[in-house]
Amino acid sequence: MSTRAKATAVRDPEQSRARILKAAREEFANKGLGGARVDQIAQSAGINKRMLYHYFGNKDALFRAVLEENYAHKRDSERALELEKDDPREAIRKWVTLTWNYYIEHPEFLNLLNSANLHHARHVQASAEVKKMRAPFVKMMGAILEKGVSQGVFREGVDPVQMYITIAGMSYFYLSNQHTLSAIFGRSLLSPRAKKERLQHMIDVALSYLERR
Amino acid sequence: MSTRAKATAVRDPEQSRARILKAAREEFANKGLGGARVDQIAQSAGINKRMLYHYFGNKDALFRAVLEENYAHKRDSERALELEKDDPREAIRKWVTLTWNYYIEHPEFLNLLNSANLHHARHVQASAEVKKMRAPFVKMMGAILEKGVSQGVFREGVDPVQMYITIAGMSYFYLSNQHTLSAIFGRSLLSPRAKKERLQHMIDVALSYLERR
DNA sequence: GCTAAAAGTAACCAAGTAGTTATGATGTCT
DNA sequence: AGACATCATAACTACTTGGTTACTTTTAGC
Repeated sequence: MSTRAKATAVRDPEQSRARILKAAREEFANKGLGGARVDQIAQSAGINKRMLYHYFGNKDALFRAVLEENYAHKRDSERALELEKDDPREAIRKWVTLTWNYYIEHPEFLNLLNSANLHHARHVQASAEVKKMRAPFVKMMGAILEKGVSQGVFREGVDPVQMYITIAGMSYFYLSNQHTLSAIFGRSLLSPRAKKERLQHMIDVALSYLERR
Repeated sequence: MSTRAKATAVRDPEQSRARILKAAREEFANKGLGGARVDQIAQSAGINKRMLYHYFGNKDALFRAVLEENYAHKRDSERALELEKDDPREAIRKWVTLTWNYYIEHPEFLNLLNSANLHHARHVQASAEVKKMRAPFVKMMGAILEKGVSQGVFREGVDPVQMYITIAGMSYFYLSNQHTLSAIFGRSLLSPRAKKERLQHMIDVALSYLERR
């Protein structure tokens, strides 16, 4: 047995860190920052609470670490699309679809963002990691819109930030508020059919607005 | 001094109830359901904690009462518009504007809804009060869309619920996530100019989608 | 193999935390 | 005027909670 393998079995700081982060993500997402319990996180991670404080300092810093990890993950998934190369209309379709699918596949992300905003994003403001995301976001959407304008298919003067927020908002609200909406409207919002219809609706809305008439 | 006035000064159950609700709304909105403290609510309301339990039972029931009060308030403000009588395009403009203004003027409502959804809307499910809101919502939006179709100005086959959620979501996400968005995009989202531009953008999006081309 | 730093554990603590008990003050009904 | 429900207060309790202390074990560099 190699030294490395033995070490991994008995003591493994990286794995401990990762397990704490994973447990924290679940706890924060399920209960909110205020409702989350450090003891519960430690127990779920299968580590001693002391180690949690050793690695992350305190509850707030742990929450910040979870947020940063999730933002980085989302940024990477958006970068991977390389939408600038596509036909502008197709790029918008892909962007809407990616946004939707990302939220569907990572529902914790929505709740974490809600908690971050409840606390006026003070966990994000200090984060250089999060600020690094600005340029790629605006640049990519800006490039799609410009290409659409120069090809004569999109209207002029659309603000990339407005468009980004509108596309995100249509998915976000539907999913983040699914429980109250479902109670009010009395219908399932997450059946395969409902999901398909919602995605098509959002694509229609985005393209109807952007396309020159 | 009348008996009534004297009674009001010394003991006033209705006012006590109202003060508890107001304090609870603020506390729940600012800290979330998990972060809110019953002691703090009692102190802000200027009443003894025992009375809070006397009137509302427990923390969860108090949260439910706050939610119901806010839903009823929002429903009343939407009803007051009487949009069915307007020109369909004008009705959509007014609806988008009302939704936007309501969220701007009642930021607590956004946070309360987020908390309710974090807890899978279990506070809403039991509420007959909230369920009563379904019909008016869908009916009003449905009437506007139908009128637009029959006048030949709106496209056919638009689902009122999808449209309702899209209009709400464009405002909701922008405002509810303003702190993280502002940190990422590095610009103020609530300056008078930013607010004006956002409202215009949302109206353009909604009408571009609905109008027959 | 020796040593210092890093990784780990159990038990602890002071400050809260939702909810209650015991008791009294006030208004209402007859 | 007396009975009774309602409105109100202070003190309390059983239990959590984020964070710490004191101490042991493992690992890596020499």
